[in-house]
Amino acid sequence: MLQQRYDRSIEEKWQKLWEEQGAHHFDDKDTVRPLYTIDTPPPFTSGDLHMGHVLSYSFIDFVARYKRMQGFNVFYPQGWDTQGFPTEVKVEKKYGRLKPVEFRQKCVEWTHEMISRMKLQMEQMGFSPDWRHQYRTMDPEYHGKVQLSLIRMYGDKLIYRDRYPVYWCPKCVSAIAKAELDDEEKTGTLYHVKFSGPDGEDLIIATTRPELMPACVAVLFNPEDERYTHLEGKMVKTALGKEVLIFADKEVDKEFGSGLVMVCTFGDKMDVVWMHRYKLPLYEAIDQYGRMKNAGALDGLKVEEAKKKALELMGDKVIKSTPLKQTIKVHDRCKTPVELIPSQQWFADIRTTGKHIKAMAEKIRWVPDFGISYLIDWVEGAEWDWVISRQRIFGTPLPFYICECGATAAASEDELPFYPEKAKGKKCSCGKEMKAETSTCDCWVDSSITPLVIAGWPDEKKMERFYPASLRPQGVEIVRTWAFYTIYRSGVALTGIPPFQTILLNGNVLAPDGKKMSKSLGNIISPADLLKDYPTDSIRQWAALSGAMAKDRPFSYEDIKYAKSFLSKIWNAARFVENCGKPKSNECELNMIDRWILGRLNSTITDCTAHMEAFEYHYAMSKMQTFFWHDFCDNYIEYVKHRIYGEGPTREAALYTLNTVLQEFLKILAPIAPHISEEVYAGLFGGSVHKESWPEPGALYEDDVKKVIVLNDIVSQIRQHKSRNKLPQNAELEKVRLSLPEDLDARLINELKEISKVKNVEIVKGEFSVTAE
RNA sequence: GGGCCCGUAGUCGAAUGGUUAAGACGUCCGCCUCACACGCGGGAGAUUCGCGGUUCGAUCCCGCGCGGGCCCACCA
Repeated sequence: MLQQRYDRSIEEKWQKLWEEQGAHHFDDKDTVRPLYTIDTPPPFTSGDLHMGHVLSYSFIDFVARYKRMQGFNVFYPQGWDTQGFPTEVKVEKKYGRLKPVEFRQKCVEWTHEMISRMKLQMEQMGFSPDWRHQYRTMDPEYHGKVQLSLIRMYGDKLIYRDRYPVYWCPKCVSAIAKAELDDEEKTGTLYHVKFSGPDGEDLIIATTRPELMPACVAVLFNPEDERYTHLEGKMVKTALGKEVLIFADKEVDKEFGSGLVMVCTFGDKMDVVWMHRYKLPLYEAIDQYGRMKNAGALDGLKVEEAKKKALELMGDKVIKSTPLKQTIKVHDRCKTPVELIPSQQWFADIRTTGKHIKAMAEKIRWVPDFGISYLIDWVEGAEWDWVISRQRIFGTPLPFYICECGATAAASEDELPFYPEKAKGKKCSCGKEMKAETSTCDCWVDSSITPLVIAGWPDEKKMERFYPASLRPQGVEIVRTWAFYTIYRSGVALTGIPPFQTILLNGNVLAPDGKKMSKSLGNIISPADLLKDYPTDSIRQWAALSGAMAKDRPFSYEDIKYAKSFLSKIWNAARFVENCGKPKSNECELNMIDRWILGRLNSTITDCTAHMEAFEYHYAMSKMQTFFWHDFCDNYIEYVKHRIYGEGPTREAALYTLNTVLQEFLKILAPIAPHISEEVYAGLFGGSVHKESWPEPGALYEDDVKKVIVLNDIVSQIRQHKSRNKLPQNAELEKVRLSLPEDLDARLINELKEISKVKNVEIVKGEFSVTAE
């Protein structure tokens, strides 16, 4: 017997049982069923699942459960993206500064704790990965694979070491990541400085950083700026007398200042772009303590002092200064303005491989199809190679050696996983002992080989079976990173085969007000809070209703409330069917109304199958809701009550139909609402609904469907009449006169009498109308 | 500034080159009808953002404009 109400205790019961039974285990030995592999996104191990996770992992779970019912052997692993700056911050806050090895150990401990918290939350959502197949990017085994991939790419000359500007905090004397930057609005000063042109004419340059004058390596103007086009390719003199080239670049703003820009290597990010674009000489002017160098008289001065001194030195060449609102980047913790300073970093070549990445992306099925445009734009706009090194501690060590002479070498494969403190060492060709690199990898280096890692790379036999993955589900906002880097590394660089066949893009969950959820706005909705009021299956339905398109959607309490009432509806309908009992045999004579609902069931199955195949959960869910709630509950169940309460063969047919519709419906509902469907299925029909095959639609009974739709209209009119006359719906009517354009099947007239409690029905030919007395 | 997405009752959202433009939430009226009041039945509520164009006919296709969102870049 089903209990009175559906609640979370039922869901918890099944979650526990599934876990105990290993219900979602991948069957490694089964080579008969076709394989379906999912390259699940490894969430960053923050410890908390947010609504974005719930949305995207729900989609993944719908796919997995659907494919299992479709007869696939589904390989659904779960990874964890563990290494990152936020963890370092938290661990440092808790333990203070520690030696690297110890610090890393604490980060690992911390992360394990976060993983167990997140795993619990994922289980509460009813997600069904095979928990025996987990990977963590911080595991030595994972490190080894990342490092092997880098060694191979280094061997193919796709990875190299070069000078590169990094954001640097002079106060903390440390490189900092982009994520650690804050923007600060500030009113600075724009200085207008006289340079001299090739013929000695005055050229006015506007700059906020006069102290970088010694580092000026070029002057640029817009190619459409007729004031300057005659200067193209000539030499000009800076205010401090240095000779530099002047030429055109389309990104110069004609309207700003005088339309001339001085390029100093490392003045700001745009300077770096220009430096790369035109291979301008690199000129270092600021050291790691924020003091000037290679700047003549300014040497040794701090930036602010140097600015004063420089202005002094240029004297009357500074013709005016105007206030300027600017946004400067500061280190988030100490609020010190950051500098870009050059340092040795590791790069992966994405410029010469860009066209291959694009070509490979085109071989993948993108859902929705416009998703690929994010990747193409990115490839086409790439300014310079991917900087893969970070000066962090909790990260995968780069498996390389460097020599004082500037030479580099890869670690050998037999010393993987490679850790600098345990490195075997290497002799350089110059004779000196090389040092192990201590930098770590950008986290995208770790996550861009997930399809390889789940496929058992580099084991060729496993790769043959598991690579490429069938599906890569991910957020649309990380096409430029995760999808791009994965296609590049796993695909172009390491295997030559696209890493997945289909990529499914989901959008983000916004707050109900349409804004981004954020702590500062206080509009965050957490899955844990929702679980207090809503069963898991209603949260999953909300996800389904939010659509699979790469589209952001506000969180909707309306949807989730509706989903919750739908669960009650299913539950109560199931209790009704349970009370009615089962037919004595499946051989029974169906009437038109039975065939109508069976036909509707079958077309719903057909539609839902197509929608599930196309990842259109929104459509699948609404079709199910309309069919079950309105056709089955509001109409069919009401129509057959008189038969159920009576006796005879017509009762048998109704029982057969009620049970069949419910049973088949539970199957199509199962991927989205796995708990309620399991409970009802087990209780009424026995066995697990998740082990059933996805239903094949039977006959559509189109003729009967058409005829019964007329009946529906008539019933509705009679309900209206009762409603208008303030009668209860079960009130008896003496007589109803129907005016119909076509004859009504005699069998339906009798049904109508029972359904609407009408004693006499009179039919006349004419336009559709219903009059009751 | 570049790319992409979007604009439909109070709100969220389907659909369609052709009768009356789904559905949900909210609202209003009625009904405790033996699965469900967490429910049932019914009603009201839309110039389909604006302006042009293509067409016999546009909410849909095209152009422009206005408004919103996402990603990226920039602020010398």
